[in-house]
Amino acid sequence: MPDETHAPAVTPKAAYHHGDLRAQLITAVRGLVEAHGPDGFSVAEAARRAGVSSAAPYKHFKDRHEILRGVVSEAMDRLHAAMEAAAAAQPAGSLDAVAAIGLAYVDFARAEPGVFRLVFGLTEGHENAPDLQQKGESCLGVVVKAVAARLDLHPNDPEVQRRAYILWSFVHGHSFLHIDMKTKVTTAEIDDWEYLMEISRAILAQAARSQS
Amino acid sequence: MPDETHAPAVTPKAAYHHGDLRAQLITAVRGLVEAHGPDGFSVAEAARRAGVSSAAPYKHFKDRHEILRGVVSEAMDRLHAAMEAAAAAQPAGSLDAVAAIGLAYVDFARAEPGVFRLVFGLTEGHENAPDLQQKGESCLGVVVKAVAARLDLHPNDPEVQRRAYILWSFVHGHSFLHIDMKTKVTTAEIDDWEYLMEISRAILAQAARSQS
DNA sequence: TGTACATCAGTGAACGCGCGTTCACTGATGTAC
DNA sequence: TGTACATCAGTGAACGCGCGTTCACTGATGTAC
Repeated sequence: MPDETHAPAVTPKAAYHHGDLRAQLITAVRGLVEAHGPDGFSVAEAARRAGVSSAAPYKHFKDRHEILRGVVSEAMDRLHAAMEAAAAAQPAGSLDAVAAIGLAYVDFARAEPGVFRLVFGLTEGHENAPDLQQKGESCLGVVVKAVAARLDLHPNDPEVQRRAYILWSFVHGHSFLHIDMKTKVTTAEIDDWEYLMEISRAILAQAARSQS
Repeated sequence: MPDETHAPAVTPKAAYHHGDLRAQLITAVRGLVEAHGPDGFSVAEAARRAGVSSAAPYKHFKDRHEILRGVVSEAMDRLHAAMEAAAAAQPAGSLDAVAAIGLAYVDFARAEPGVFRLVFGLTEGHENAPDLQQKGESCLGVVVKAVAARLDLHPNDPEVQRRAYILWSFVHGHSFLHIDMKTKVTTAEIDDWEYLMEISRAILAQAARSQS
């Protein structure tokens, strides 16, 4: 039971009838998405990577869309956890906490650009998935929480929501631009931490001013 | 000759041997990308939409990747033109000019989410296309120009480059978030113009301060 | 203006391929008594 | 502890499909004289 749950590597033969195929398939698809882009994935190839027949995945997923949704769901869990952890490592209510969440986000995008694109680019089958939508919102929730703590306001305060969304937009855009044109950005190289601190300061200072 | 160049609609029979198939194919692919997402496109279906045989496209494009690159190139031209036009419609050096460029960007994403995603998500075949990379940089160039005018600095000034990139990141992220979760964003609804003005002011004010 | 010819932009048939999915099956596992 | 049986998670063969691309072809267009 202990080694069945976290499925660390794709160990084909040991998996027979041991219940970790679902996790292994998701791992395999992750690899495919990184290697060949968000749509460069096939059920057949994923099964091959997991060392099972091409029919086996259908014992765990209804169809290919459900597999993709599984990958996205798992990725969002990891992203959420990374953001929470980053915030927790900084003093509560600090600007550093806000910047750290942003850095965790950018780091995720940089580490798994394919999956990152998949998470935010899933067009078909995404609509009927309220659980994914909710996970997305709970990621935003981490930012909201940190901003509220920083501004000493209630998370439901519209000003907090607004600032959190602005910060998220920026970090999101920076992440995408970074992975899209990884080569050069024309501009001088950027130190993410300084960068995020500066932005957070600018956005939250503006908030403090308009609130006084 | 007049109606051959701009190829307004897909008029199948009239196209024989009149030289506008290339443009018609790009139009068809645009439609497909909007309808079925960036990867929901096939040469065969595009040819069908343009009213020609499935072999005809190969008289104008080397392979499917080249068609996609053609679509992206055309889209970037339009995006660039829209940004320029938006800036030109505002007083030179004004904050409004900066915000207007951002609004043009967001509007483009909203009008053609599929193509927008394609432009920034093209992973394979994108590397060997310096012309596309250059077009991307010239889009950033529009922002840089407006920011330089606003701050009364030279476009090559690192501070200008930096602020322009920050603004671009924000607008880019806002665009993506907007088309991804078009339904609701948890936060209250946003008026783009006010929003962009506010952000531009915050970012450029911060620049002015750190420069003094 | 007329004719001969090269070129150009299409056709349509054909190919091999990999995919998604189904199906009847089989052997391992878990459970009731 | 042993046996009978239901269930579970795989197999592997097969299917139909649409795709990307090639090929020999054909009829329209442009051009030289």
